[in-house]
Amino acid sequence: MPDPAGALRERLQPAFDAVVPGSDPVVRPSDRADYQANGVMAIAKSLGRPPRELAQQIADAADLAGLASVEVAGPGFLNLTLDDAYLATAVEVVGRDVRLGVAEAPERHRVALDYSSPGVGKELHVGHLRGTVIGDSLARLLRFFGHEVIPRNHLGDWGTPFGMLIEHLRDLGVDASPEGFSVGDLDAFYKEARSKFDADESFAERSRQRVVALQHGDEEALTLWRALVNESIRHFDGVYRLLDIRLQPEDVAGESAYNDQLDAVVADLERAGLLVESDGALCVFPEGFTNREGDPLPIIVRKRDGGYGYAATDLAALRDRVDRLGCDRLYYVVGAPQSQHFEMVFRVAAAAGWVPESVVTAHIAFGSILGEDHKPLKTREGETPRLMDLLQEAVDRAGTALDERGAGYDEGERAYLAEAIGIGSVKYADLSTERLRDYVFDWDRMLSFEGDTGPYLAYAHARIRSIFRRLGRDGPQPGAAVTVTEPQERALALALLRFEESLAGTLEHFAPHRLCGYLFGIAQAFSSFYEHCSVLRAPDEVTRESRLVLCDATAKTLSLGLSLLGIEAPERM
RNA sequence: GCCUCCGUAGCUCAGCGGAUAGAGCGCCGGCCUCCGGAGCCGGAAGCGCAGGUUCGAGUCCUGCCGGGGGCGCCA
Repeated sequence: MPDPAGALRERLQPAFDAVVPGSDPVVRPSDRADYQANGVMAIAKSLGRPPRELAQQIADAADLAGLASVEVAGPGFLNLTLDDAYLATAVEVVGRDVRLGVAEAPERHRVALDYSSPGVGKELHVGHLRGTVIGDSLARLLRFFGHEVIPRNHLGDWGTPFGMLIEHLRDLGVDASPEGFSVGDLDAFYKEARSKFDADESFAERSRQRVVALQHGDEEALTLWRALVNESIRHFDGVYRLLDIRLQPEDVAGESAYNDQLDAVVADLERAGLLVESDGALCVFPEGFTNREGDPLPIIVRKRDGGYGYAATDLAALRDRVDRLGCDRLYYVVGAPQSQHFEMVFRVAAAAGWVPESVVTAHIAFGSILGEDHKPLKTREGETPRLMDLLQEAVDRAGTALDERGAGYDEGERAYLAEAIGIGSVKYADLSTERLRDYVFDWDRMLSFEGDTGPYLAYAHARIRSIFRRLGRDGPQPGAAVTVTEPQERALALALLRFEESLAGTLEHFAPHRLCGYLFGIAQAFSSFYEHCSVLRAPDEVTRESRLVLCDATAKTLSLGLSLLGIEAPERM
């Protein structure tokens, strides 16, 4: 039980229960002590008792022996200071554990995690970065806590544009056999098709008919469509590999995958009495949504032309994730602009009876990436940058930054580090900003070895590892005892013990930036410790081994923490 | 027009209803003949505005101002 906040809460609870059963001690990190319990004032108010007096009563009643000391402060806070011996022992325990003392969740969930979800026929661009990176980090965190994650890469592979893409392929007489097929530059191909669609009415008409044919199972259309999908997936995989994203081809569950379930969706909605025909389309009007004119806003399940749109596939996918996959958590890592859409989908799904009490749905929304002008990021040519180009530039810039540091890496190591640092920089910059907020993309800042950046954390880790290399060992002596006497040792030990607390908060709020902030704090605490407390030149052997345990636990925390963000921490750099 | 997100230091960002609002970069002043300068220690500088709820509000509610996004057959 090394989590200090949890331990304190547990030990305080009986004293709080004795006054008001079930009252929350409200244990929080404090800058006046290690932690503070804020819960006294609220119950003092409800009882009409003087808060300081009540605080003292609870402080006297609480059994904190071997854990912490307590003192009443201010209007009725309980300031809690952990015993040095507790800190020392807890760090020893944590440092020996591969999970660094973090327990798995008591309740395991099967989670459908919808993320990345690009559109087939186009390349990934910067707009896909956040959802992909945040989703992947959440997948790692969920798995770390013991949950079963079923990633759902909900490809846009069934919509209107496919008519024109297929038609364009036919015009070119493309060989659709797996070996022969390649459109090379996907974006250029898409643009060609698009401009033909806009310029040539007969082509546009053919395209529209081709979509209908596709959705009705036309063999030729399907063959070309499959070739297009496969080509796109090949491209996506390349980007995912470079990004070290764990999405696999088997995680693909595009819109097309639900085609044969759409009729059942309609039937369900019909049965629930939700379906209304409006302007020839089949709609559901969930309560509380209105359009510009103040009229009820529909979810269009089936379009006037008989085709199904994304609302229908989203509903089918949701239903599938509960019914067939047996998921009890449905998370959607999708950009903030779609929040209303998901609110409506969740509302309709609940009304249709597809979402049992035990199932939780959540839209994990995120903001967009802005250029230095605070407008959506564009290339010099005014286009949305391709993700592959952006990542390649990150690797190139990281390589240059490494050269400037003049460490003389050999060719292979330089390439490995440039990729690890470059990709890590981009991911960290993305993950370290609060999800819902738009953030400004700045190469110089994210690639700096100073400040709150990916390279800084990676470097901190590598430096610690170098201590052990210098020593000719891989870690501290097994069973070495920790003592915390210097304030910097104490501060570092306390920070290390907050790892579990940090991870829990990160997952509770789906907020990787919390973990980023925590890891940066660890690196800072270590830096201060390292400045003030000699390790290799410690005054005596016992102190040295104790400090080595702190070093080791720090390196492990950084490494594991970064890995949960999907960022590599090299042994040396 | 309605809905929604955002508005915190010069800049980029933290801040789970609690005490004196933090960090990074930049700026100013010290320290370190140092285990790879990722320096270390200190300083100046800020909650868009107005009400309300609360023992306590950057945080919750209402209104306003400013910015982004969404609002029927695209995804």
